[in-house]
Amino acid sequence: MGLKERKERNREDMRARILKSAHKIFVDKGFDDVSIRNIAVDIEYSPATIYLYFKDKNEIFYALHTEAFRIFNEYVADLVSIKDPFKRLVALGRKFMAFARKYPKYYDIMFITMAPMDCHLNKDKWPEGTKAHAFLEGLVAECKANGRFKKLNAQILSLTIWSFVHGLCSLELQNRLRIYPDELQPTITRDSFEQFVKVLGNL
Amino acid sequence: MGLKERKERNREDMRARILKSAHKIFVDKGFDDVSIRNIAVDIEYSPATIYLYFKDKNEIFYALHTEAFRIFNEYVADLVSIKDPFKRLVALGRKFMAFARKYPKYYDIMFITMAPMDCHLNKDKWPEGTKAHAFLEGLVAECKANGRFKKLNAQILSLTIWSFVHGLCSLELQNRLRIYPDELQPTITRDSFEQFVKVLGNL
DNA sequence: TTGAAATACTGAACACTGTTCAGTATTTTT
DNA sequence: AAAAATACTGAACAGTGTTCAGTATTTCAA
Repeated sequence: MGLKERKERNREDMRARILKSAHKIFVDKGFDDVSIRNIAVDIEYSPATIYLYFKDKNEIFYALHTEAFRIFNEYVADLVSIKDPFKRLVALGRKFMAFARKYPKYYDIMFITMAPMDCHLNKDKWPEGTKAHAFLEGLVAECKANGRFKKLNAQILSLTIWSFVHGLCSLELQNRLRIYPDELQPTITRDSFEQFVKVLGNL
Repeated sequence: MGLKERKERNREDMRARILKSAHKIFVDKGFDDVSIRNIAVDIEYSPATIYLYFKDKNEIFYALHTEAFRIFNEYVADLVSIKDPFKRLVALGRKFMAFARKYPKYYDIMFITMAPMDCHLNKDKWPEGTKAHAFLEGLVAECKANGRFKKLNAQILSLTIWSFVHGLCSLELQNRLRIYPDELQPTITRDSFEQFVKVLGNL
């Protein structure tokens, strides 16, 4: 291993240590507690040191955002066992909603918070989102191949489905479904999803 | 006018002055610049004074949030002229999306930002949201009375529609639609909306 | 008229935040 | 031994929300 490579390794080690700490604080204490100073205390370096390895705080948020997508992909990995594409599509929607509820903080940084997006506006768009959306689009295309959604464009329908499910999750997580009476709260989200699935099933 | 009432008036005057200033900064400079200290400079009082009229910053955000709904209601007021309920429903969706694009900061505080919600979790739920949603629900119910959406529950369909349109706006405003190539960017949101309307029209 | 009470307001502090940069050790290279 | 490169940090800058003791000013009863 050459000198340059060893330096790179050390650099990456340090970046990894910072990210690990950021992730720990993010999960344990929440988004707002992920501060440069808290990370600095945790890794036992001065705050200024962090700026030798990351441009700014958003670059760290972007890394957390990428990590959240990795966890999401892991979470939905077992869907491949479902043969029928439409059933797989519905199961993906269900898993998506379950993920949003189980890991609201990850969901927030994936789809709601602006911070991570500022980081790579001028880079290659948004690779994590592109990949996840391609998966959805592939599923819709498979459904079309099976004779479903005949009159609809797969790419656009994918966005429609994504928008609906995200809208539902987003409204719930951002406390905007509190307009409904308490007795409806536990079922209303699921009811809306099932209704959407029913309509989708007849297209 | 009694003494107590006059005091109340003065109190309300001061609250109004603070809110007016907050709103001005919010519109001119953006959400992040609405700080207690900036408001204080603008109204030419000390920061501490603001705490004599508002519990905390969130109470001010809640007031901005309410104001944003007032502006939204004004924005969609001319829909009443549309006779056919389904056409009115579609027009509402279109206006909703146009509003989100024209006033992204208002939209953010209405449906995305958490801050204003913290303020009245234990009060009467969320009156602005309830009212706006009731309007939507009324429209869907009218459509049902006209023979549409026969197999669907009006309340749940309302949530489905809201979720979809909000999801679309939210993904766009939070820069999550950058997964699409540049040439699709201007049309993709509209295409998805039109597709949704087309499906809705056949139910 | 005088003294007490109520009112309106603020300076300064507390505990935070992200970020920058001059300066300091330490190690490596010449 | 001197020079250069590396790794790191203390301290500061400019900002944030929030609290509270203290200060004028006005009101009001004795």
